[in-house]
Amino acid sequence: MSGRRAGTREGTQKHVDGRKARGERRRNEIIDATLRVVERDGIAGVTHRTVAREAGVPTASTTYHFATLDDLLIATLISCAQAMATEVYWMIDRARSREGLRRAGEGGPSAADEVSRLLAEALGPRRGRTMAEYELYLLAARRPALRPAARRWLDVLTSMMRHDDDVAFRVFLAGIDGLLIQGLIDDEPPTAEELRPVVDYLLTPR
Amino acid sequence: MSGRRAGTREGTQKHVDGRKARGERRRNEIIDATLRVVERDGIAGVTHRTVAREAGVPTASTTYHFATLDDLLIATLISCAQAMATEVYWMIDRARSREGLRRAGEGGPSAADEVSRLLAEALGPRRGRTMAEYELYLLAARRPALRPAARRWLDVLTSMMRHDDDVAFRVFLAGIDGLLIQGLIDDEPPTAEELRPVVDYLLTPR
DNA sequence: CAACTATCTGGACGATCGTCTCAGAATATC
DNA sequence: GATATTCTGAGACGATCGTCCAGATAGTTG
Repeated sequence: MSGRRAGTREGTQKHVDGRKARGERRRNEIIDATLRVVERDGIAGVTHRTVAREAGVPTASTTYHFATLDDLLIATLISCAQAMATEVYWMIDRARSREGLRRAGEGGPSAADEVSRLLAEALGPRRGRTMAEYELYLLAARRPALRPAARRWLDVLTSMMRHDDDVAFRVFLAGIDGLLIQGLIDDEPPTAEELRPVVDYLLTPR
Repeated sequence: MSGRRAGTREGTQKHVDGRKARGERRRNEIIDATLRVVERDGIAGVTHRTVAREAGVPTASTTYHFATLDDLLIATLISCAQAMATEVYWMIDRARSREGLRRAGEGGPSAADEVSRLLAEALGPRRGRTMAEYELYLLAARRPALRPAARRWLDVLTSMMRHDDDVAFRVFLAGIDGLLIQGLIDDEPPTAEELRPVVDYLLTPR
Protein backbone atom coordinates (compact mmCIF):
# COMPACT_ATOMS: atom_id res chain seq x y z
CA MET A 1 0.00 0.00 0.00
CA SER A 2 1.67 3.20 1.12
CA GLY A 3 4.97 1.42 1.36
CA ARG A 4 6.83 4.32 2.83
CA ARG A 5 5.33 4.71 6.21
CA ALA A 6 5.92 2.55 9.21
CA GLY A 7 2.50 2.70 10.89
CA THR A 8 -1.08 3.15 9.89
CA ARG A 9 -1.43 6.30 11.94
CA GLU A 10 0.50 9.45 11.20
CA GLY A 11 4.05 9.52 12.34
CA THR A 12 5.93 12.37 13.95
CA GLN A 13 8.28 13.08 11.09
CA LYS A 14 7.59 15.81 8.62
CA HIS A 15 8.55 16.36 5.02
CA VAL A 16 9.74 12.85 4.56
CA ASP A 17 6.83 11.53 2.56
CA GLY A 18 6.65 12.17 -1.11
CA ARG A 19 3.62 13.63 -2.80
CA LYS A 20 2.30 10.25 -3.71
CA ALA A 21 2.63 8.92 -0.18
CA ARG A 22 0.94 11.95 1.33
CA GLY A 23 -1.93 11.73 -1.06
CA GLU A 24 -2.37 8.08 -0.34
CA ARG A 25 -2.24 8.70 3.38
CA ARG A 26 -4.95 11.30 3.15
CA ARG A 27 -6.96 8.99 0.97
CA ASN A 28 -6.76 6.36 3.67
CA GLU A 29 -7.62 8.88 6.36
CA ILE A 30 -10.73 9.76 4.43
CA ILE A 31 -11.67 6.11 4.03
CA ASP A 32 -11.16 5.53 7.75
CA ALA A 33 -13.26 8.57 8.56
CA THR A 34 -15.99 7.27 6.27
CA LEU A 35 -16.03 3.97 8.08
CA ARG A 36 -16.33 5.78 11.40
CA VAL A 37 -19.25 7.79 10.07
CA VAL A 38 -20.96 4.63 8.85
CA GLU A 39 -20.42 3.04 12.25
CA ARG A 40 -21.89 6.01 14.03
CA ASP A 41 -24.71 7.15 11.74
CA GLY A 42 -25.05 4.52 9.07
CA ILE A 43 -24.56 4.90 5.35
CA ALA A 44 -27.31 7.51 5.35
CA GLY A 45 -25.01 9.75 7.38
CA VAL A 46 -22.24 9.66 4.81
CA THR A 47 -21.88 12.94 2.93
CA HIS A 48 -18.81 14.68 1.62
CA ARG A 49 -19.10 17.16 4.42
CA THR A 50 -19.63 14.81 7.35
CA VAL A 51 -16.74 12.67 6.20
CA ALA A 52 -14.52 15.70 5.74
CA ARG A 53 -15.41 16.96 9.21
CA GLU A 54 -14.73 13.54 10.72
CA ALA A 55 -11.37 13.33 8.95
CA GLY A 56 -10.47 16.92 9.74
CA VAL A 57 -9.95 17.86 6.13
CA PRO A 58 -11.70 20.41 3.91
CA THR A 59 -14.76 19.32 2.01
CA ALA A 60 -13.18 19.49 -1.40
CA SER A 61 -10.47 17.10 -0.30
CA THR A 62 -13.02 14.29 -0.28
CA THR A 63 -14.19 15.20 -3.75
CA TYR A 64 -10.65 15.46 -5.03
CA HIS A 65 -9.65 11.97 -3.95
CA PHE A 66 -13.04 10.44 -4.66
CA ALA A 67 -14.72 11.99 -7.65
CA THR A 68 -18.15 10.85 -6.57
CA LEU A 69 -19.76 9.82 -3.34
CA ASP A 70 -20.22 6.37 -4.78
CA ASP A 71 -16.50 5.99 -5.29
CA LEU A 72 -16.01 6.86 -1.63
CA LEU A 73 -18.48 4.26 -0.43
CA ILE A 74 -17.04 1.65 -2.76
CA ALA A 75 -13.50 2.32 -1.57
CA THR A 76 -14.72 2.13 2.02
CA LEU A 77 -16.44 -1.20 1.50
CA ILE A 78 -13.37 -2.65 -0.17
CA SER A 79 -11.11 -1.40 2.60
CA CYS A 80 -13.52 -2.67 5.22
CA ALA A 81 -13.71 -6.09 3.61
CA GLN A 82 -9.95 -6.20 3.37
CA ALA A 83 -9.53 -5.32 7.05
CA MET A 84 -12.15 -7.87 8.01
CA ALA A 85 -10.49 -10.57 5.97
CA THR A 86 -7.12 -9.79 7.52
CA GLU A 87 -8.60 -9.89 11.01
CA VAL A 88 -10.28 -13.19 10.33
CA TYR A 89 -7.02 -14.47 8.93
CA TRP A 90 -5.06 -13.75 12.10
CA MET A 91 -7.91 -14.84 14.29
CA ILE A 92 -7.90 -18.24 12.69
CA ASP A 93 -4.15 -18.35 12.84
CA ARG A 94 -4.19 -17.68 16.58
CA ALA A 95 -6.95 -20.21 17.10
CA ARG A 96 -4.90 -22.78 15.18
CA SER A 97 -1.81 -22.33 17.32
CA ARG A 98 -3.93 -22.47 20.46
CA GLU A 99 -5.55 -25.62 19.19
CA GLY A 100 -2.08 -26.97 18.65
CA LEU A 101 -1.30 -26.26 22.30
CA ARG A 102 -4.56 -27.75 23.37
CA ARG A 103 -3.94 -30.89 21.39
CA ALA A 104 -0.56 -31.04 23.02
CA GLY A 105 -2.52 -31.91 26.13
CA GLU A 106 -3.33 -28.64 27.82
CA GLY A 107 -7.09 -28.31 27.34
CA GLY A 108 -7.66 -24.74 26.23
CA PRO A 109 -10.85 -23.19 24.88
CA SER A 110 -12.75 -25.16 22.26
CA ALA A 111 -13.63 -23.89 18.81
CA ALA A 112 -17.18 -23.21 19.99
CA ASP A 113 -15.81 -21.14 22.86
CA GLU A 114 -13.66 -19.20 20.48
CA VAL A 115 -16.42 -18.52 17.98
CA SER A 116 -19.06 -17.54 20.54
CA ARG A 117 -16.61 -15.19 22.18
CA LEU A 118 -15.98 -13.52 18.84
CA LEU A 119 -19.70 -13.28 18.13
CA ALA A 120 -20.37 -11.72 21.53
CA GLU A 121 -17.61 -9.25 20.86
CA ALA A 122 -19.03 -8.37 17.43
CA LEU A 123 -22.44 -7.76 19.00
CA GLY A 124 -21.15 -5.95 22.06
CA PRO A 125 -18.13 -3.67 21.95
CA ARG A 126 -17.84 -3.90 18.18
CA ARG A 127 -21.54 -3.50 17.51
CA GLY A 128 -21.14 -0.32 15.49
CA ARG A 129 -18.56 -1.95 13.30
CA THR A 130 -20.74 -4.99 12.78
CA MET A 131 -23.67 -2.82 11.76
CA ALA A 132 -21.45 -0.93 9.36
CA GLU A 133 -20.26 -4.15 7.81
CA TYR A 134 -23.77 -5.39 7.19
CA GLU A 135 -24.88 -2.07 5.78
CA LEU A 136 -22.03 -2.22 3.31
CA TYR A 137 -22.90 -5.86 2.73
CA LEU A 138 -26.41 -4.87 1.76
CA LEU A 139 -25.06 -2.10 -0.42
CA ALA A 140 -23.19 -4.78 -2.33
CA ALA A 141 -26.50 -6.51 -2.93
CA ARG A 142 -27.58 -3.51 -5.00
CA ARG A 143 -24.24 -2.94 -6.75
CA PRO A 144 -22.76 -5.93 -8.52
CA ALA A 145 -19.33 -4.25 -8.67
CA LEU A 146 -19.07 -4.49 -4.89
CA ARG A 147 -19.94 -8.14 -4.55
CA PRO A 148 -16.43 -9.58 -4.87
CA ALA A 149 -15.33 -7.32 -2.01
CA ALA A 150 -18.35 -8.28 0.07
CA ARG A 151 -17.71 -11.97 -0.51
CA ARG A 152 -14.12 -11.59 0.55
CA TRP A 153 -14.43 -12.56 4.18
CA LEU A 154 -16.48 -15.58 3.23
CA ASP A 155 -13.74 -16.56 0.82
CA VAL A 156 -11.04 -16.11 3.43
CA LEU A 157 -12.93 -18.27 5.87
CA THR A 158 -13.62 -20.89 3.25
CA SER A 159 -10.02 -21.13 2.11
CA MET A 160 -8.53 -21.09 5.58
CA MET A 161 -10.77 -23.27 7.67
CA ARG A 162 -10.49 -26.94 7.19
CA HIS A 163 -13.82 -28.44 6.22
CA ASP A 164 -14.33 -31.98 5.07
CA ASP A 165 -18.00 -31.37 4.47
CA ASP A 166 -18.76 -28.45 2.15
CA VAL A 167 -22.43 -28.44 3.01
CA ALA A 168 -21.77 -28.39 6.72
CA PHE A 169 -19.36 -25.54 6.25
CA ARG A 170 -21.84 -23.53 4.25
CA VAL A 171 -24.38 -24.03 7.00
CA PHE A 172 -21.78 -22.85 9.49
CA LEU A 173 -21.13 -19.65 7.53
CA ALA A 174 -24.83 -18.97 7.10
CA GLY A 175 -25.40 -19.59 10.79
CA ILE A 176 -22.73 -17.09 11.77
CA ASP A 177 -24.23 -14.44 9.54
CA GLY A 178 -27.70 -15.18 10.81
CA LEU A 179 -26.69 -15.06 14.45
CA LEU A 180 -24.93 -11.77 13.90
CA ILE A 181 -27.74 -10.04 12.07
CA GLN A 182 -30.32 -11.35 14.50
CA GLY A 183 -28.14 -10.28 17.39
CA LEU A 184 -28.20 -6.77 16.01
CA ILE A 185 -31.93 -6.44 16.63
CA ASP A 186 -31.74 -7.81 20.14
CA ASP A 187 -32.32 -5.21 22.81
CA GLU A 188 -29.22 -6.26 24.63
CA PRO A 189 -26.29 -8.06 23.08
CA PRO A 190 -26.17 -11.77 23.86
CA THR A 191 -23.29 -12.96 25.98
CA ALA A 192 -20.77 -15.51 24.84
CA GLU A 193 -22.32 -17.98 27.31
CA GLU A 194 -25.75 -17.59 25.75
CA LEU A 195 -24.35 -18.06 22.28
CA ARG A 196 -22.20 -20.98 23.28
CA PRO A 197 -24.77 -23.82 22.94
CA VAL A 198 -26.04 -22.48 19.63
CA VAL A 199 -22.55 -22.24 18.20
CA ASP A 200 -21.79 -25.66 19.59
CA TYR A 201 -24.80 -27.11 17.82
CA LEU A 202 -23.76 -25.29 14.68
CA LEU A 203 -20.32 -26.87 14.83
CA THR A 204 -21.53 -30.37 15.65
CA PRO A 205 -21.41 -32.56 12.57
CA ARG A 206 -24.45 -34.67 11.85
CA MET B 1 -54.40 11.64 -9.67
CA SER B 2 -58.04 10.76 -9.24
CA GLY B 3 -59.35 11.63 -5.84
CA ARG B 4 -61.22 8.48 -5.04
CA ARG B 5 -60.19 5.51 -7.01
CA ALA B 6 -61.39 2.10 -6.12
CA GLY B 7 -58.93 1.15 -3.46
CA THR B 8 -56.44 -1.60 -3.95
CA ARG B 9 -58.62 -3.99 -2.13
CA GLU B 10 -61.80 -2.06 -1.32
CA GLY B 11 -65.04 -1.99 -3.23
CA THR B 12 -65.89 0.16 -6.22
CA GLN B 13 -68.62 2.21 -4.55
CA LYS B 14 -68.44 5.96 -4.34
CA HIS B 15 -69.20 8.30 -1.53
CA VAL B 16 -69.66 5.53 0.93
CA ASP B 17 -66.36 5.88 2.71
CA GLY B 18 -66.25 8.45 5.43
CA ARG B 19 -63.45 10.90 5.85
CA LYS B 20 -61.77 8.58 8.24
CA ALA B 21 -61.82 5.63 5.87
CA ARG B 22 -60.48 7.72 3.03
CA GLY B 23 -57.66 9.01 5.13
CA GLU B 24 -56.71 5.55 6.22
CA ARG B 25 -56.79 4.25 2.69
CA ARG B 26 -54.50 6.98 1.47
CA ARG B 27 -52.22 6.32 4.40
CA ASN B 28 -51.92 2.71 3.31
CA GLU B 29 -51.35 3.70 -0.30
CA ILE B 30 -48.46 5.85 0.83
CA ILE B 31 -47.00 3.03 2.90
CA ASP B 32 -47.28 0.63 -0.02
CA ALA B 33 -45.63 3.17 -2.29
CA THR B 34 -42.82 3.58 0.22
CA LEU B 35 -42.21 -0.15 0.25
CA ARG B 36 -42.07 -0.17 -3.55
CA VAL B 37 -39.52 2.64 -3.49
CA VAL B 38 -37.41 0.77 -0.95
CA GLU B 39 -37.57 -2.34 -3.11
CA ARG B 40 -36.49 -0.43 -6.17
CA ASP B 41 -33.95 2.09 -4.85
CA GLY B 42 -33.34 1.18 -1.24
CA ILE B 43 -34.01 3.25 1.84
CA ALA B 44 -31.67 5.90 0.44
CA GLY B 45 -34.19 6.49 -2.31
CA VAL B 46 -37.02 7.26 0.08
CA THR B 47 -37.90 10.94 0.13
CA HIS B 48 -41.24 12.66 0.55
CA ARG B 49 -41.20 13.46 -3.12
CA THR B 50 -40.26 10.08 -4.55
CA VAL B 51 -42.84 8.38 -2.37
CA ALA B 52 -45.48 10.89 -3.37
CA ARG B 53 -44.67 10.40 -7.04
CA GLU B 54 -44.81 6.62 -6.65
CA ALA B 55 -48.14 6.82 -4.86
CA GLY B 56 -49.54 9.38 -7.26
CA VAL B 57 -50.34 11.88 -4.54
CA PRO B 58 -49.08 15.40 -3.97
CA THR B 59 -45.95 15.83 -1.92
CA ALA B 60 -47.64 17.44 1.02
CA SER B 61 -49.90 14.43 1.35
CA THR B 62 -46.99 12.38 2.62
CA THR B 63 -46.08 15.01 5.15
CA TYR B 64 -49.67 15.34 6.21
CA HIS B 65 -50.11 11.67 7.05
CA PHE B 66 -46.58 11.22 8.34
CA ALA B 67 -45.26 14.24 10.13
CA THR B 68 -41.67 13.25 9.62
CA LEU B 69 -39.79 11.02 7.23
CA ASP B 70 -38.89 8.81 10.13
CA ASP B 71 -42.54 8.19 10.89
CA LEU B 72 -43.01 7.09 7.32
CA LEU B 73 -40.12 4.64 7.43
CA ILE B 74 -41.24 3.30 10.78
CA ALA B 75 -44.80 2.78 9.57
CA THR B 76 -43.45 1.05 6.47
CA LEU B 77 -41.25 -1.29 8.46
CA ILE B 78 -44.10 -2.22 10.75
CA SER B 79 -46.43 -2.82 7.83
CA CYS B 80 -43.76 -4.83 6.04
CA ALA B 81 -43.09 -6.94 9.10
CA GLN B 82 -46.81 -7.50 9.52
CA ALA B 83 -47.21 -8.62 5.92
CA MET B 84 -44.19 -10.86 6.22
CA ALA B 85 -45.48 -12.44 9.38
CA THR B 86 -48.89 -13.04 7.82
CA GLU B 87 -47.30 -14.61 4.76
CA VAL B 88 -45.18 -16.88 6.90
CA TYR B 89 -48.25 -17.79 8.90
CA TRP B 90 -50.22 -18.97 5.87
CA MET B 91 -47.16 -20.53 4.33
CA ILE B 92 -46.69 -22.72 7.34
CA ASP B 93 -50.38 -23.42 7.46
CA ARG B 94 -50.38 -24.63 3.88
CA ALA B 95 -47.26 -26.69 4.47
CA ARG B 96 -48.96 -28.26 7.46
CA SER B 97 -52.01 -29.35 5.53
CA ARG B 98 -49.79 -30.68 2.78
CA GLU B 99 -47.81 -32.59 5.33
CA GLY B 100 -51.06 -33.99 6.58
CA LEU B 101 -51.78 -35.27 3.09
CA ARG B 102 -48.29 -36.62 2.77
CA ARG B 103 -48.56 -38.46 6.04
CA ALA B 104 -51.81 -39.88 4.80
CA GLY B 105 -49.63 -41.80 2.40
CA GLU B 106 -49.22 -39.66 -0.66
CA GLY B 107 -45.55 -38.66 -0.55
CA GLY B 108 -45.48 -34.91 -1.30
CA PRO B 109 -42.57 -32.48 -1.02
CA SER B 110 -40.49 -32.65 2.14
CA ALA B 111 -39.92 -29.75 4.51
CA ALA B 112 -36.48 -29.20 3.00
CA ASP B 113 -38.03 -29.01 -0.46
CA GLU B 114 -40.53 -26.52 0.77
CA VAL B 115 -38.00 -24.30 2.51
CA SER B 116 -35.45 -24.29 -0.30
CA ARG B 117 -38.16 -23.44 -2.78
CA LEU B 118 -39.17 -20.49 -0.64
CA LEU B 119 -35.56 -19.35 -0.29
CA ALA B 120 -34.99 -19.56 -4.04
CA GLU B 121 -38.13 -17.52 -4.53
CA ALA B 122 -36.99 -14.89 -2.04
CA LEU B 123 -33.66 -14.59 -3.83
CA GLY B 124 -35.09 -14.73 -7.33
CA PRO B 125 -38.42 -13.16 -8.23
CA ARG B 126 -38.82 -11.58 -4.81
CA ARG B 127 -35.25 -10.35 -4.57
CA GLY B 128 -36.19 -6.69 -4.33
CA ARG B 129 -38.59 -7.43 -1.54
CA THR B 130 -36.01 -9.44 0.32
CA MET B 131 -33.47 -6.65 0.05
CA ALA B 132 -36.05 -4.20 1.32
CA GLU B 133 -36.77 -6.40 4.28
CA TYR B 134 -33.13 -6.64 5.27
CA GLU B 135 -32.62 -2.92 4.86
CA LEU B 136 -35.48 -2.31 7.22
CA TYR B 137 -34.06 -5.03 9.45
CA LEU B 138 -30.80 -3.15 9.66
CA LEU B 139 -32.64 0.09 10.27
CA ALA B 140 -34.17 -1.57 13.31
CA ALA B 141 -30.68 -2.29 14.55
CA ARG B 142 -30.16 1.45 14.89
CA ARG B 143 -33.62 2.31 16.24
CA PRO B 144 -34.73 0.36 19.29
CA ALA B 145 -38.35 1.35 18.73
CA LEU B 146 -38.41 -0.74 15.56
CA ARG B 147 -36.99 -3.91 17.00
CA PRO B 148 -40.24 -5.55 18.11
CA ALA B 149 -41.58 -5.14 14.59
CA ALA B 150 -38.37 -6.50 13.07
CA ARG B 151 -38.48 -9.51 15.37
CA ARG B 152 -42.04 -10.24 14.43
CA TRP B 153 -41.48 -12.79 11.71
CA LEU B 154 -39.02 -14.61 13.91
CA ASP B 155 -41.67 -14.70 16.61
CA VAL B 156 -44.29 -16.00 14.22
CA LEU B 157 -41.99 -18.77 13.07
CA THR B 158 -41.05 -19.63 16.62
CA SER B 159 -44.61 -19.82 17.84
CA MET B 160 -45.96 -21.73 14.86
CA MET B 161 -43.32 -24.28 14.03
CA ARG B 162 -43.07 -27.23 16.28
CA HIS B 163 -39.58 -27.51 17.70
CA ASP B 164 -38.58 -29.90 20.42
CA ASP B 165 -35.07 -28.53 20.51
CA ASP B 166 -34.83 -24.79 21.08
CA VAL B 167 -31.18 -24.64 20.19
CA ALA B 168 -31.69 -26.52 16.94
CA PHE B 169 -34.52 -24.20 16.06
CA ARG B 170 -32.45 -21.13 16.71
CA VAL B 171 -29.76 -22.50 14.46
CA PHE B 172 -32.41 -23.09 11.82
CA LEU B 173 -33.61 -19.48 12.01
CA ALA B 174 -30.09 -18.13 11.89
CA GLY B 175 -29.28 -20.37 8.95
CA ILE B 176 -32.25 -19.09 7.00
CA ASP B 177 -31.24 -15.49 7.59
CA GLY B 178 -27.65 -16.24 6.70
CA LEU B 179 -28.54 -18.06 3.50
CA LEU B 180 -30.78 -15.21 2.47
CA ILE B 181 -28.32 -12.42 3.12
CA GLN B 182 -25.50 -14.34 1.50
CA GLY B 183 -27.72 -15.14 -1.45
CA LEU B 184 -28.23 -11.41 -1.93
CA ILE B 185 -24.56 -10.89 -2.81
CA ASP B 186 -24.43 -13.80 -5.20
CA ASP B 187 -24.17 -12.75 -8.81
CA GLU B 188 -26.99 -15.01 -9.78
CA PRO B 189 -29.66 -16.27 -7.42
CA PRO B 190 -29.18 -19.86 -6.29
CA THR B 191 -31.75 -22.35 -7.45
CA ALA B 192 -33.89 -24.39 -5.11
CA GLU B 193 -31.91 -27.46 -6.13
CA GLU B 194 -28.64 -25.87 -5.09
CA LEU B 195 -30.08 -24.80 -1.78
CA ARG B 196 -31.73 -28.12 -1.15
CA PRO B 197 -28.78 -30.02 0.44
CA VAL B 198 -27.85 -27.07 2.64
CA VAL B 199 -31.40 -26.70 3.89
CA ASP B 200 -31.59 -30.41 4.36
CA TYR B 201 -28.47 -30.37 6.50
CA LEU B 202 -29.90 -27.43 8.40
CA LEU B 203 -33.07 -29.36 9.16
CA THR B 204 -31.33 -32.57 10.12
CA PRO B 205 -31.44 -32.92 13.89
CA ARG B 206 -28.29 -33.26 15.94
C1' DC C 1 -79.43 24.93 4.66
C1' DA C 2 -75.29 26.74 7.19
C1' DA C 3 -71.56 25.92 10.39
C1' DC C 4 -67.99 22.90 11.48
C1' DT C 5 -64.09 20.19 10.95
C1' DA C 6 -61.27 16.57 9.20
C1' DT C 7 -58.86 15.97 5.02
C1' DC C 8 -56.21 17.38 1.21
C1' DT C 9 -52.98 20.25 -1.70
C1' DG C 10 -49.98 23.81 -4.21
C1' DG C 11 -46.41 26.44 -3.16
C1' DA C 12 -42.70 28.35 -0.48
C1' DC C 13 -38.88 28.37 3.03
C1' DG C 14 -34.27 27.65 4.63
C1' DA C 15 -30.95 24.00 4.99
C1' DT C 16 -28.09 20.82 3.06
C1' DC C 17 -26.65 18.25 -0.56
C1' DG C 18 -22.99 16.79 -4.57
C1' DT C 19 -19.95 18.73 -7.35
C1' DC C 20 -16.99 22.11 -9.43
C1' DT C 21 -13.64 26.04 -9.86
C1' DC C 22 -9.40 28.09 -9.09
C1' DA C 23 -5.62 30.29 -6.75
C1' DG C 24 -1.69 28.93 -4.35
C1' DA C 25 0.98 25.70 -1.23
C1' DA C 26 3.85 21.64 -1.33
C1' DT C 27 6.89 18.59 -3.57
C1' DA C 28 9.53 16.08 -7.28
C1' DT C 29 12.48 16.63 -11.13
C1' DC C 30 15.70 18.97 -13.57
C1' DG D 1 17.85 27.53 -8.09
C1' DA D 2 13.56 26.92 -11.84
C1' DT D 3 9.68 24.41 -13.45
C1' DA D 4 6.10 20.96 -13.69
C1' DT D 5 3.05 18.18 -11.14
C1' DT D 6 0.26 17.05 -7.39
C1' DC D 7 -2.42 18.37 -3.74
C1' DT D 8 -4.93 21.64 -0.59
C1' DG D 9 -8.68 24.37 0.76
C1' DA D 10 -12.08 28.28 0.61
C1' DG D 11 -15.94 29.23 -1.58
C1' DA D 12 -19.84 29.11 -4.98
C1' DC D 13 -23.33 26.85 -7.91
C1' DG D 14 -27.74 24.75 -8.86
C1' DA D 15 -30.45 20.92 -7.29
C1' DT D 16 -32.89 18.62 -3.98
C1' DC D 17 -34.04 17.94 0.47
C1' DG D 18 -37.54 18.01 4.86
C1' DT D 19 -40.89 20.59 6.59
C1' DC D 20 -44.35 23.95 7.00
C1' DC D 21 -48.58 26.70 6.03
C1' DA D 22 -52.61 29.00 4.28
C1' DG D 23 -56.25 27.97 1.53
C1' DA D 24 -59.38 24.64 -0.96
C1' DT D 25 -62.36 20.56 -0.58
C1' DA D 26 -65.77 17.73 1.16
C1' DG D 27 -68.03 14.67 4.78
C1' DT D 28 -70.66 15.54 9.18
C1' DT D 29 -73.67 17.77 12.26
C1' DG D 30 -76.95 21.21 13.92
